[in-house]
Amino acid sequence: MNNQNVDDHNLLFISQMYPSVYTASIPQQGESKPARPRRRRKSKSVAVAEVGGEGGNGWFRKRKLSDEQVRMLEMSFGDEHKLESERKDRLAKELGLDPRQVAVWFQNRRARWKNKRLEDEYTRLKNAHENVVVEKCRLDSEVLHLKEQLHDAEREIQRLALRVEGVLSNSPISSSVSVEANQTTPFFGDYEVEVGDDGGGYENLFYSPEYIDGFEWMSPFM
DNA sequence: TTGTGTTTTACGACCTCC
DNA sequence: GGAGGTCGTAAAACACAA
Repeated sequence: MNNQNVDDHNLLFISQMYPSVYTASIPQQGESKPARPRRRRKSKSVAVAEVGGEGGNGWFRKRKLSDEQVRMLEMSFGDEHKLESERKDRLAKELGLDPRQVAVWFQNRRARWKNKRLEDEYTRLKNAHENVVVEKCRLDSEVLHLKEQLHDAEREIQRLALRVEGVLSNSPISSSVSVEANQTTPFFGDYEVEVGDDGGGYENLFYSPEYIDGFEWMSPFM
């Protein structure tokens, strides 16, 4: 252990044995309370205080709490985040700290806890947002695909309508039927059309339930 | 060793509640 | 009005890269 460590160890011991001396020895800033100054700027002397009144034997710095003290405080904080004065006094006594130190530790611990909670909440919302963006991309691409399908279908409908128009205007249905009756006619492009001998002709084609299904909107082309 | 960023301890100002 | 809370900050303590 070097000199610095010995010093630190002694200071730690003193500060923990005499917490009231420790806190009381800190000079009070601002002799008289200024009228609502929002912030004060502390000089180093606030945290570096002389021990003992007259001819104090050393300089005394702000000390970290020991691991054991922190462990006990953490346990207590785990039980309850708020600190009633009875519990504060009891903890202070058990840990050899000033009640003010315990209170300050809880204040700071609550602040850290709140920050952590905000951080977690931020992470959660960020992930949720990312998921929503991904889902939006997926839906956008699906919309695009469906639009393409719709466009193709519309073109096919137009093509079919033109064919039907041509057939109806160029040849009387009766003669067409008589000539081509009982033949399988690849008349509608990819769609094979069966023309029966019942005289129904092509005009019946679009009325058959199979063809009408989903194509009700074709009626303007008939 | 030193510069720099982070964490911990402590405090003042202000707010709320009883 | 006092006790105890939050908030914002200072400064010591600490960690760590260069």
